[in-house]
Amino acid sequence: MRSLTDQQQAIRDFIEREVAAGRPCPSQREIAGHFGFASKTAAACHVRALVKKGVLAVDAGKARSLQLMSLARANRRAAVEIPLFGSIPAGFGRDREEEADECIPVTIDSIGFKPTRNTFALRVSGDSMMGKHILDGDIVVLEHGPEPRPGQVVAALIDRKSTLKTFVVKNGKPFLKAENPKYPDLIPSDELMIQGVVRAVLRRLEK
Amino acid sequence: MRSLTDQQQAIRDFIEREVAAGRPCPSQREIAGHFGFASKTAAACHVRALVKKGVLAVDAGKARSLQLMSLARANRRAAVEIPLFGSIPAGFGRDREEEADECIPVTIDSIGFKPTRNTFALRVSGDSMMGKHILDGDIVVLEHGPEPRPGQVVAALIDRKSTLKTFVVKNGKPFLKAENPKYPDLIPSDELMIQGVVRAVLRRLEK
DNA sequence: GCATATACTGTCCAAATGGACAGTATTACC
DNA sequence: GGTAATACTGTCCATTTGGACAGTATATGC
Repeated sequence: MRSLTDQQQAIRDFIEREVAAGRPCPSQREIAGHFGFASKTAAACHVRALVKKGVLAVDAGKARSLQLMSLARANRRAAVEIPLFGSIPAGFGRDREEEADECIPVTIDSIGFKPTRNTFALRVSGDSMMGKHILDGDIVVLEHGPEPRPGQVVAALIDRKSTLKTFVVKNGKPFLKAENPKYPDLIPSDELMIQGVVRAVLRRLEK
Repeated sequence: MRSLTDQQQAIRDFIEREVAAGRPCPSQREIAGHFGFASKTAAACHVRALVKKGVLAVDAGKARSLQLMSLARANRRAAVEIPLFGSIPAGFGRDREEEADECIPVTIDSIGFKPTRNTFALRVSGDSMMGKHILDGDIVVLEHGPEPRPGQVVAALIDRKSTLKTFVVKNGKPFLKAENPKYPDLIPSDELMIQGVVRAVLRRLEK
């Protein structure tokens, strides 16, 4: 009962394709025309069935107001804007988007989780994380808040600049360590503020 | 002349917000209502101006058929599905999407260019490109077709499996080389088929 | 057998909608 | 001073559109 018939699925897909292609939502008569129905009532009837089954929503009376309710798909595909910083300023706070250099749209599939208000991105400068295969120019996506686990890469505030370090535990004490033989520092982590844990890396290569 | 007036910008933004929120494209009267115009002609007039300036497109006569022409913005934000392969089969061809394991939505901003039909993704297995900081499990986005330039990473078909190699030129001859000291092979590139040039790297880290 | 869902054709209508036209006022530009 | 673009109000109209209703036919489940 809840599953769609072939015809209903075809009509749902048709609407999805049209909207995805940037074209206006089809009218009942356009749907009928596309499927070769002589009467637009057939299309209206299928639309009613799809609404009843929760697949579509309609603004009653409004022309071309069909909306796909398949939020699962819609949300997976939707690009969410997350703020991208060159460097995180000291007061990490509320109006992050306004302080941000720009925003990058990221999809759940490309970073593996659903971005929240605590998700942000950082453009990496310097090669301090080359040992972890994170390079100058890469964009790292971070989450603010969670406790880092040993081995994870974090952004920490050092000298009013955010820097990427690996979170390690030694003799039961937490430290931050740069993954580059040139800077073999080991800093006690409670001396600085951890701004976020790296969750994904995006790299664009030269054309 | 080409730049928008404040009012025109406001109307353009209103349309964008409504559509982005998943609501049906506003009608002329709804636009007028939202901005407090007593006459819907005012809205129609602005819409006409926006069309003239190339910001909007309309399907003449169709209700709610406004489409934002700001392809720059629209496309930058839109997630485009590109096929993701575990490994590319020998006959690289037509129905790539059907052969693909799955599709990943990618935005232009996250990979730096607009995906075409020749864009595809590959899940990296093995550590043959660790020297280029591309790790096991990473997803690489490739373009099929263009001549690789020296130093670029390419996917090549070796033993019916696609493998990542660096494209190098030595004594005027093109070779493919693995970026891992364990496999220091140098293969003449004309002996195998290059399937694509790596344009971006996506890496998801453990939570 | 009967109710129900599907899958249509066909018709009528009121509301929604876009388009055209007439008119007013302001500002900018030449 | 004149032309053009902007920024509206107001009206009329043909078309588009969704909704309701009547009717036919088939398959499914109770």
